[in-house]
Amino acid sequence: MSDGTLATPVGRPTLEEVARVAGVSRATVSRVINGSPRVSPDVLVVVEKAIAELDYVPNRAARSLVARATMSIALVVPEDTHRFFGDPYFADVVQGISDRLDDSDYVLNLQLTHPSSPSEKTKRYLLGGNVDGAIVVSHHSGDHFLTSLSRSLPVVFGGRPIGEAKDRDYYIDVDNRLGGVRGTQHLIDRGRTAIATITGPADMPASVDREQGWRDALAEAGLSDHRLARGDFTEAGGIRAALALIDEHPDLDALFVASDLMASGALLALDERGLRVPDDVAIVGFDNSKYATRGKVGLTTVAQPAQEMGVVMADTLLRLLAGESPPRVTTLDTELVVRDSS
Amino acid sequence: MSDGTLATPVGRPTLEEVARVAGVSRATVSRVINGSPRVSPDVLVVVEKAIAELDYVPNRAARSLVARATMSIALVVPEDTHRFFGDPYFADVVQGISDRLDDSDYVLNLQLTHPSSPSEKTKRYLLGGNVDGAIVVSHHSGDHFLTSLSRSLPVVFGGRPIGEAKDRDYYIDVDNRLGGVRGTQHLIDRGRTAIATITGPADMPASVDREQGWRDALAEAGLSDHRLARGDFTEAGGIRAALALIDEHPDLDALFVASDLMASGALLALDERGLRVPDDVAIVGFDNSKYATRGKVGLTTVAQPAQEMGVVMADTLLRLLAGESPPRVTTLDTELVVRDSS
DNA sequence: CTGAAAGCGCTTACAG
DNA sequence: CTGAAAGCGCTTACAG
Repeated sequence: MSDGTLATPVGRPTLEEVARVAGVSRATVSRVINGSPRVSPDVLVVVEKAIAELDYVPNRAARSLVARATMSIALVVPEDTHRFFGDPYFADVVQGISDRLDDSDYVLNLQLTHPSSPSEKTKRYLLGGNVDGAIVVSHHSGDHFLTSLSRSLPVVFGGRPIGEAKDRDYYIDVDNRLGGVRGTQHLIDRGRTAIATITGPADMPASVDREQGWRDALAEAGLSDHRLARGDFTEAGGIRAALALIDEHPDLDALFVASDLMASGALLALDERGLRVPDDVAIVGFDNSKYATRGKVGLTTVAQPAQEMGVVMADTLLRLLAGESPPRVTTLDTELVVRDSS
Repeated sequence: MSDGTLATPVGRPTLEEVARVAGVSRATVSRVINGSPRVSPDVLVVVEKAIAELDYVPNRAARSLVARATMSIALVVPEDTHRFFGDPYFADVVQGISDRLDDSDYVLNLQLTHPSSPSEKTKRYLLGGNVDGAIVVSHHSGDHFLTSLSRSLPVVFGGRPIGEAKDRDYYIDVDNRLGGVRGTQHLIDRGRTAIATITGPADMPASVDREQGWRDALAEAGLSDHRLARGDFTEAGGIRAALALIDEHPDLDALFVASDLMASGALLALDERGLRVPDDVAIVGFDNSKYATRGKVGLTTVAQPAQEMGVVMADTLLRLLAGESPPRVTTLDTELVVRDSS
């Protein structure tokens, strides 16, 4: 050893130290770490032993610097926090994303932002090379920034985005129109004729499409589609919308509601007005979340695979980042789950 | 210009380029970026102009590498995803954390893990120098890893952690025992005498302490504390616990419930059994979340400032990371909010 | 106040 | 298959 002072390694071990312990060069250790095939079996063993011995973990920053990749992806949530947290749909989606990412080297950066305008910090963060890609859930059409984000960064949307660039964006969705048809058709099959709907916000494709499905099914059956109230995908909104419908259309005998959470509110409202479910009013929800089974009467609902959607969102982004060409649009299936409410 | 080829800057601009445009050295630009006072006013102007012109943002990885700081903190959620998302308490806490972090240079890494045992990936991630600190919310006593995490990393807990190291940990909490006393005392003041409680999991300090407050208030009033059922901080658990209590103790005339979400379930259960609130059974919840106002009857509850707790959690960690000495324990106040249920 | 230079911990052609 | 060397984009003593 030419240098007398063998620095006591303080803090985390580096490649350098592993190399010294293993008696090889840094380059070789790096190859082992990265699973390069150009390493002889015996050297491999020695290096792996040294890595284990020192409990070596590569420095992320150093890696990022040379690889020009941050190995982190942003989860952008342009939504009121309580709505994000309050709807089990998002819990499933996030769980799915998290599950898929657990099998990768990427980590998830949570970016809560205001619905219509991301903060300057978020913008700089997303555009500043701090993440390799982004997943945007619950996108509203009003926002211009996120719509154009995909010009600078690989982006995957949860749900079809609105906007001029939509035929270029990657997104995961279900066929919401078909879901709307299925839910409504079920009510028609049950012999209902005065079928109202509670939709979601007009600036969200999921709302618009489910509503269209409702209209299509009614048209097909020769029924009227004038009984409509707009909710906001919250339970309170469901209550308000249902009360309005009951007052305006006392004749209604069925309700197709664009989310279980709103349907849960509708059940509360019907109960308050003394209307029986399904006897007086039959209901179909959407999601098949825990809200479908939390009340007294089990909710018939159009199930969508939220967790799987999360998995596919993450998977699509990962493939994009790996330079592959995943499908631009993935549409998963909905399924009618019949319970007591209709 | 000695070199004929002036490389076209592709990708993001670097310090080097800013320096060139401003006609100064990299070091000077770096000083401007970092707000060093050792920069002359005129140079400052020139450099800032160049930064704006190039829309320069410092490379995070390069910075981390030399600064030996990642500028990111982990939000560790050792909790079933649906419970985390389902309880508005967490929404508020996360909102608070996010708000406080927006004023800093730190970003939030979301780590969803299993309640009793974080994944290997999460462990390596937390211990591997990928974050500068961590905030742990909803900690259960069963977990050994997170309890000892503070030995390797600055950690702030949301709620008093259980475990041997508890007198060394940083945490933000409310006085849950006192909250329990306040809620229960209110029921006593209303003239109730057969006061039951629905508690949370036995492995969580918040549960244990609120239960103790209930006991203390009853003891003080000379009332019996044998009417108890354990919930799990979910609405479904509240329903089950309430039904059990009603069956076992038909004489009960009041209920102190350790969370609004469980109280919401209890209201459902009472309604199902045909018991009137507050006439037959008076109820007090805990949190003052949206669940306190979502049902037919407004819930009297012990309010805790969840969002502010989140802010203080982040603030405490930030101060720790800045080398300051924030208070080890911050206890915020609870407050009784009286509505219709008692 | 300012710049030249070293160094943070990696990866990756380039030789051999 | 393996190593020496350059370089990723910054910050920070060290001189001046």
